[in-house]
Amino acid sequence: MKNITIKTISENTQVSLTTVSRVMNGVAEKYRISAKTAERVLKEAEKLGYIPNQSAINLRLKKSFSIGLIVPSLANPFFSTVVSIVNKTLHEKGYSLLVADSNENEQTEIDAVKHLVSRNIEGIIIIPSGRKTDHINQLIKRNLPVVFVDRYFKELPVSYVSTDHFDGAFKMVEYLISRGHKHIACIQGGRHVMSNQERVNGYKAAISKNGFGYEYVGGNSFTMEDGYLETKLLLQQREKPTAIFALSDTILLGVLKALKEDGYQVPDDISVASFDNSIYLDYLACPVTSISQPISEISQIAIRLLLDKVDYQGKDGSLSDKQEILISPSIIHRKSVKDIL
Amino acid sequence: MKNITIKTISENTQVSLTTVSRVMNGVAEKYRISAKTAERVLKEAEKLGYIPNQSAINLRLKKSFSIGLIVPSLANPFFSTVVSIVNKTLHEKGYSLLVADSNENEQTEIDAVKHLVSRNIEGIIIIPSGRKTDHINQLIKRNLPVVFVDRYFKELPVSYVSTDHFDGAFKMVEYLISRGHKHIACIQGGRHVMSNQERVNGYKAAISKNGFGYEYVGGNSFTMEDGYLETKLLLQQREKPTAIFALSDTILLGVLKALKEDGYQVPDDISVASFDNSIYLDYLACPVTSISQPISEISQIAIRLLLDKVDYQGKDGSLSDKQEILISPSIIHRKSVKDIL
DNA sequence: GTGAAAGCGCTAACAA
DNA sequence: TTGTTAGCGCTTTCAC
Repeated sequence: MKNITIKTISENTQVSLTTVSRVMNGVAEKYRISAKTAERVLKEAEKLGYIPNQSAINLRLKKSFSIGLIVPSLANPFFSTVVSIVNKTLHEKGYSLLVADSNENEQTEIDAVKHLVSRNIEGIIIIPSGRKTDHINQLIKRNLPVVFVDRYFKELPVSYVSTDHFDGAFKMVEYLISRGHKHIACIQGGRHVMSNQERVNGYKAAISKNGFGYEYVGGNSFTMEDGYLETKLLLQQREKPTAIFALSDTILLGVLKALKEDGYQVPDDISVASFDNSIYLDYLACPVTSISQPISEISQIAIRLLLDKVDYQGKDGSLSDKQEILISPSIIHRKSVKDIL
Repeated sequence: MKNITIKTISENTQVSLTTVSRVMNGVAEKYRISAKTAERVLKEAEKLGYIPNQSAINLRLKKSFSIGLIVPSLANPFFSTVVSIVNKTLHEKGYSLLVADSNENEQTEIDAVKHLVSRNIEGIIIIPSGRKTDHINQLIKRNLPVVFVDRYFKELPVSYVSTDHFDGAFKMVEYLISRGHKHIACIQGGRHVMSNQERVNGYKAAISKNGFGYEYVGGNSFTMEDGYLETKLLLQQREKPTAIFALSDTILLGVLKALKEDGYQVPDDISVASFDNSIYLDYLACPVTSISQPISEISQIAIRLLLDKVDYQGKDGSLSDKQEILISPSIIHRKSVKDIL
């Protein structure tokens, strides 16, 4: 079976390629193509089930009307929510989305960037996984609009939108302290991950501001398994915490599992708090107090910033100014923090 | 800034386009291109940061090495898990994935199909949202390999892989009955959704097999909101159920919320069961007994089936046989079902 | 109102 | 061992 192209339509209708193209692009009027001709073309296209070949269009126009998005893990509900929102928002604006999963791996991310660039994307949103920036610099050199979301590199000339991770963690620890907790442990995610580091810094800053001696940071991955293992480890320590701060909800589930196994009741035996505010926190054995990330706002702003650049770029070839947007998250209070004043 | 193409490299190195192309494709040896030439080309490509233009390659080769995947909602953890697994598996096999979110809407799905086809995908995995099959038939006519996952149309000549929804629901209701429940209500998802209908049928079959008079099916969307509303409604009924079967975990969360608000304890006042077995079920106030969907197996088999077709198709232009694969899910027992014998 | 022809970046048949 | 050239499907300039 031969491919159906505008040539097929052209032959079947005895109308030139140019005219078919114009009709299909809805600019028939502009070129004052007779209604009769237009009609004939449209009918034939319909009959044949013609679908334009995007590759050809991209090649010709050097435009693909698509945006790339690189997330560290599609399996993580936080990121898949980002994907969902970005996809929907872009779709409304007539762009399509190419998603890539970097699997929290720098090299995979670098490959993903290449892959997306080779597909002629107009811009790219990245939640970076590592510390390398060479591939980002390549993008800048290519004049390809980039925006970071959730994680970022302050030193690069690249706009970013993110939860203020430091502030979120800081607030939570201050809150814990205000409830009388002096021994607060924290289970972190990937140590090299920027958002994680900021949260840990926020944790430490609050501890030290209040002049406490106890500080404990365990863990190294945003997974349930790691949360579980690290909590088991933590519970072996001589000096036990009165509260555990899980730096993500995935970690939290592991923490809860370990606590349950070892017979700890939340919040009676130990208090718990988390970062992410997933929808199911309300329904847990003990509903967990958590930092709510403004995920939808962040995603929307990122797109706004990116598309601004995409449009602006057309005009004079340079990028618009770097924007640094940090959104302060708030605490959603539930029942997992015990008052021990 | 001009685009970097093989032509740029060709000019800079005084080597023909063909040779550059061959070197870049790693077939230098086959054409016995001198190591010196190859080296020079490679170096220049590296220096320039050359990235091949996929649109041009697609156009030329009529191959894109990419597969489309249409899911009803990226925001639903079940589907985003499918995306995650499919993405990873395809990536390993050298294919890239184009994801589309149909938003549980038939027309959006039809648009998505067009969109994917226009991007020259080699095959497509669909979790269909509606009952229309015209767009699917178009795909068949185009000889484009299609596989259904999770939901399917028995009457179409299209392979499918899915949880045996009927069997899953049937098993669960039989189990509930075996624990002494005679009044079992069910909150369903989208009524027009095939997987949902199968589950409802399974529910009804088990009820009628046991000759009970009570049957209640409420709801019409796989969302927490709907689960919540429908449970509120259900609790208004004169005849109260002793057990509620939520046909998805999203629905379940709504059910639990309503139950909690109205002061019902699970499982003491009322038993609960669900479909999906999400990771967090273990940590709920009362861990919920649920049907575990073999999501990873399903995804992998689907890819296997699809790629078989993709390869096979090259050989003689027709599709390989239709496969109908239903996997029986199992019950994961937790504590939400009370024995009322 | 319509059409011819060039060219986007790439590959491959054919030539040398 | 390397190069010439046609052509994938489309848009657009220029021409009539």
